[in-house]
Parts: sequence; structure tokens; C-alpha cells
Amino acid sequence: MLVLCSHDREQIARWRAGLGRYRGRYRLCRSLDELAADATITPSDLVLLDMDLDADHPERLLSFIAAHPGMRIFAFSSLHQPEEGAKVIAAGARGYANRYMHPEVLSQAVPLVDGGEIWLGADLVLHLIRSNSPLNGHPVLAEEQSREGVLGRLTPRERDIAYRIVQGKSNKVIASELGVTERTVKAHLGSIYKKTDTRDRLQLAMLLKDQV
Amino acid sequence: MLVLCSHDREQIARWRAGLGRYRGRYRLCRSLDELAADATITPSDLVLLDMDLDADHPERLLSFIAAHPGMRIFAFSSLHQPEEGAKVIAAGARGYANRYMHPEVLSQAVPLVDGGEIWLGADLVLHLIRSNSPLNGHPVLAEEQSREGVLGRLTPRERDIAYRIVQGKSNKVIASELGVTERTVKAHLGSIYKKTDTRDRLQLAMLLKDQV
DNA sequence: ACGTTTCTAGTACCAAGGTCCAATACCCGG
DNA sequence: CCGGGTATTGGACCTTGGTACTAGAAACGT
Repeated sequence: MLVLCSHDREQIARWRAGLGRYRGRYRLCRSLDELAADATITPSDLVLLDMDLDADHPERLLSFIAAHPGMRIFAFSSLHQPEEGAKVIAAGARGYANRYMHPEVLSQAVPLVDGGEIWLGADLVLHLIRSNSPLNGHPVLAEEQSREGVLGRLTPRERDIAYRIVQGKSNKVIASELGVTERTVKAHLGSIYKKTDTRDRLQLAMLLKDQV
Repeated sequence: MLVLCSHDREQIARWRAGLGRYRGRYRLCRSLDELAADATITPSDLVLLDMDLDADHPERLLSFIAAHPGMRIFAFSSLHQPEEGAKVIAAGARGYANRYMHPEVLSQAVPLVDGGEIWLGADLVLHLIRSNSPLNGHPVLAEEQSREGVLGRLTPRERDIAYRIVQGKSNKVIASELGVTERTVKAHLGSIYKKTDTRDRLQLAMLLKDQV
């Protein structure tokens, strides 16, 4: 589901202009509270989030983003400052752009964010690269622990096993950890492959790499 | 005009797979010299540039990029290091991506670069942001520092195979794609496992998962 | 109470992956 | 020219993974 979250009708109109015929169905939210209270939201949703929703308390938006790892959140701001963008992405959003972004660029950026990529405007990327000292790099990604999404269709036991597969464990190891036989692990795995439409543990791991 | 610049036929094939029906006409260059000597190149051209063209002298590629401001250059590397990406973008390129990038993502990224935007892979963006503001966001996994160094120690053939593993391909499939025997693929894999300190294809895939 | 789902487990079989022992050929730098 | 790294392949061997068919016990909802 695509969720457009803004209190501004014009912003909604801008988004719709850029979305074109991409993803016909969508839902509107008029406030952050409404969005946070919406129980129907799943981690597989794509949310276009207006940072101006609560311009006085940006930390509320950031904590909302951080509280929903795995959900692809594309943040739009009228400020469009590198610092704000960095905070938003660091909190877990997958996109940060100018509210008044060109609709055509938006139509290209949204599918990318939807697919798990990250979108930043050219000016932001340049700012990041220029202000980044080249010789201090190692911090890399930290994975989130969201067991929803694809995992949501699995039973608790299956989720448990899928999680251990992503960690590279063998069937034998998993069996001993869970106190069951290797055959049982295989049975669960067969069920997992069916439900997730995967062929083997590697495909499963690749599928869950962003969710788990 | 679209220019594909690589000495590797397979890289050309990968690009064409991602380009699909975008921009029917294009031209090939087999070397950096050929590209530099081509007087027909205009600043309105879009150039897909293989960084492996002159892997021993990356500064040649960087100076070429810097010598052609305005030209939209999309660089592709088998190393895929944040530092390299930062240098390339700082020199004036408008895109930096993994050679083995998913064709579908490529098809979305190319029009963006063509339109003057900048494209970086999600892992590079996160790296830039995290190394800029270490206080924000998520805990840092120190042991993942090995990724760049380890990848750099792989031979081109090994890197090629490693990325095909990430795509979930079997040894047999990879062998037929490369025109070698399955046994050879196993030999390369054994070498890869040693160098990357991994035990099997799943661990290797998890190590590289964010780079494709 | 009855049906469904979940969790468990058996036997057997085949495909795939990984490792040990090699070996040949190429290219490149010292 | 020679040594080292790379790319290639073979044979033999063992381990691991995935599937087919089956089935009992427990939990849960209607």
C-alpha cells in the first residue's frame, strides 16, 4: 500500500502529479498521529512523508521513522537541508527530497525507494561527499530487527528458523539449538520456501536481508 | 548519444540488459584512450564508464572525468568502495555503482543520471551519512570493516563469481554462463572462501548483500 | 465436537555443495 | 629466465540440502 501523509492538499496534489499511473491505490493521512495510530500499516508499505507535518517538533517525525524499520519512508521537506536529510536517512528513511521536487524526477525516484534503494537529491549527495573526510571510513550498516513483512506470513516457528537461516546456520545447528531433529527443521524450511516462493536457503536469505 | 565504455564484453551485455529499450542508439568504446580521442563526444552525452578500464591507474579515469565537466558520467566498478565512489563523484561523475548492479535498478538509475541527478547505491549513501554523523542512528558493527579490504583482494574472476553467488545462482548455472566447467567454479569459490573467511555461499552472500 | 493449523518426525532418495589430491597453461615482474 | 599469482580442469570423496510421501500429537477457532 502507498500512503501519502501530509496536511497540505497541494503537497498531495504534487505527489499525485509525480506518481502518475504508478501504484493506483493509495491512502491518505492528514497527520502524524493519524499515521501512527493506523493499525493497518505494514512494513511493506511505502510512505511519502511530509516533514512539515510537525515542523515544530522534527524529533517526533524522526522517532516515528526509527520506530518503523523496514518500512520504506520517503521524506519530503520544504527546508531541504543536508543536515536534516542526513538525520532522516540515519533514522531509517529511504529517501529525502525537496517538497517541490520535479514531478518527473519524483516518478523515477519513487520506484527506486520502493525497491529498497535510497534517493537523495544531487545537491545533498555532493554536500555529503564534500564534507566527508575520506580517510575515516568504516561504519557500515546496522540491520534492523523487524520480523514483519515477508516474515509476517510465516508461523512463529518458521520465523524463528528463517531468522537463523539468515545468520548462516546449518540445518544441523538449528536443530540442536531448537532441540528438534534435523528432519523437523527441513519440514519447516520446505513450508517456508513454499510461502515465500523461494527455492533454497540462499534465496530466502536474500529475500529477508532487508527485513530481518 | 549514449556511450558504453568497457573492454569487457560481458559488462557491455550487462548494461544493455539494464538499458532495455531506453535510448536505442549507443556507441561503444573499448578503452579510455579511445574515449578520450573521440572528437565526436559532446557534453550532452551520457557515458557509462567501466572503472576496470584502467584499474591500475584510477587517477587516469578520475582526471578524464574532471576534464569533462557537464558530461554525465556514470561510473561502474567491481570494487564498489565508498572511498572510490566519493572520489569519482567529487571528480564530477554523476553516478557510481556496482558493476554487477541489478539490471532493473540500472534501468531506473540511468534516466536519473541522464537527467542530471546523482545516483549512489543505498550502502554508499548510508556509509556517507554514518561516517559524517556517527552520533546518529544505528549501532555500528565494527567487524564489518573487512568488507572493502577483503573484496579488493579478490581477483576479477573471483569477484565476478562472488556477485553471481549473491544473485542466487547455482554452480552449474554460473559455469555455463562463464563457459567453464562446474569444477572451475568450485575452485574459484574455494579460493573466495579462503580470502573472505567465509564457509559457504550463504555466508559470502550475506557479506556482499548490500552491494548489489 | 470437529476441522484446521502447527509442530513434530520417520525413511528414502537425489541433487548440490565443498574439499582433498593433483596438473597444465598463461602472464608479469624481478 | 624463473618464481609467483591467476585461470583452468580432473577425479574422488564426503557432507549438506531439498523433496516425496506419510503421520501422530497438540493447540485453536467455530
